[in-house]
Amino acid sequence: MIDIDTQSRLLQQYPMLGELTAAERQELWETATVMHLPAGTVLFDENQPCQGFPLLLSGNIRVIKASPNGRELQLYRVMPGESCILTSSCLLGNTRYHARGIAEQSLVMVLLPASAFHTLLGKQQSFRSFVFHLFSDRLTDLMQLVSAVAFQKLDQRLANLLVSKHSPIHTTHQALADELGSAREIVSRLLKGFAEQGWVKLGREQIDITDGTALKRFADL
Amino acid sequence: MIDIDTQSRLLQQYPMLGELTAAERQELWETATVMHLPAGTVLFDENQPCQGFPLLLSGNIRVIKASPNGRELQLYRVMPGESCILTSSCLLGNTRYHARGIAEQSLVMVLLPASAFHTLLGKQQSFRSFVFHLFSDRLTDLMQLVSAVAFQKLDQRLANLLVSKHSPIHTTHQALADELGSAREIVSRLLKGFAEQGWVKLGREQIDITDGTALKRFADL
DNA sequence: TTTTCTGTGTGATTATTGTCACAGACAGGC
DNA sequence: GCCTGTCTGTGACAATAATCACACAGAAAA
Repeated sequence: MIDIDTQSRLLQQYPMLGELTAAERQELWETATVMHLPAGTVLFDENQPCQGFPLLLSGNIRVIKASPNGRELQLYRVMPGESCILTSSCLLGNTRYHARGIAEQSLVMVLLPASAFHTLLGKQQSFRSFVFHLFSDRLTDLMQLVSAVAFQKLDQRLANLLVSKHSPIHTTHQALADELGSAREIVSRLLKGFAEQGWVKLGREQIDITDGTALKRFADL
Repeated sequence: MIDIDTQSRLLQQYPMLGELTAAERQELWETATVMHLPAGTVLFDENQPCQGFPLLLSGNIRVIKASPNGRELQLYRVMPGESCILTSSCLLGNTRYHARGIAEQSLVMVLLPASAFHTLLGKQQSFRSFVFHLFSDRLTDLMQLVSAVAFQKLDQRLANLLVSKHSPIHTTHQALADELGSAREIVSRLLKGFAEQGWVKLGREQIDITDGTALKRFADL
């Protein structure tokens, strides 16, 4: 049972729930469960079956592929107001997960059981459209990612990653490497190069972008 | 207007159309158009807007990403009975294409106008489920692809590609390279290696797999 | 038959990335 | 302070793949 406060947060983050009838909404509040999970929790992993459809209220989820030799590559991030399309995919195709989902910060999320998900999809135009858009956006992201991994050099991908974040970037080189699917040393070296160009200033767990324009220009050279 | 013969082929390849009412089906026959296209036709390209939803009757479509320096990488193939999910994505998100689609063999396809696509999606549970599954499958494919490109060596990917085809493989090294996103010379060299292991026998525009088991074992090492 | 074109084999060279092995730097707890 | 663990810098080296530059073979066209 979802408490009143969470209900209103849900409606705020997921406006399409507002279009349900009062009865439908009531049922939703009763079948769904709120979950609080600490950062680092593995929400799902390869080959696991699927429990339900998550609606994220706060925190975010990193969806990654892990390689046998310990490297990893981030496929995408799920932010509040979105949902994990992989899960939809599993629920719809009755398949298992093909990636790993990890809580980057501590999470608050509401889990819809599979049955509720299917009901909503059948009945609610707005919910359907939400899921379709989710699919559509992720597909686009993934295609961009494939093309980046296949054709771009790491320095450009790193530059891109940096400009996509807000300037005092608070992270470790290892985390960046994991996001790019590369190794820490390489990222360190490339960052040093950027610093020598005067594009960034490096500190412990911090990167300041000092010349975003140049960095951007280099990124989509 | 779709002729009787094409109608029956459509119903055979896309069973979910059988669940439409007679009137709905009639409208579909009237708004859709049949297209015959020669091999090599570029059906769509990056940044183009979307015309309609294709139902493929024969031939198949290669969906690729092209790199600035002339290399390309195949994202997936659309076979008869499937449809191009990229197009759905464009229609749903009102965005533009993010890849190129090329007719591999000559095509016969039926093009649903965008409006018909949306109507069907709203009304027909079975059509909706068809599209959802399409999304779901492609998403899975793409995630596999990303992980292969990021983590696997080319020799393994090539081996995988070979075992996925039927044995007297009739193709050029260049075509294989394009499918993998690599260069022709590399493929030639790797194939030579496979031949020396006794896994394949090479000929002009032909590759015979002589030891599929070994090849498979090597592929998912 | 010659010529031309396409597909293939191959060596040499370079570029990029990954791996290994440390050393030093900094932060936080004791 | 001092110790410990995490984060970063860096050099040497290996491995993989890309690029360039051809030679050559077989098929198709003239």
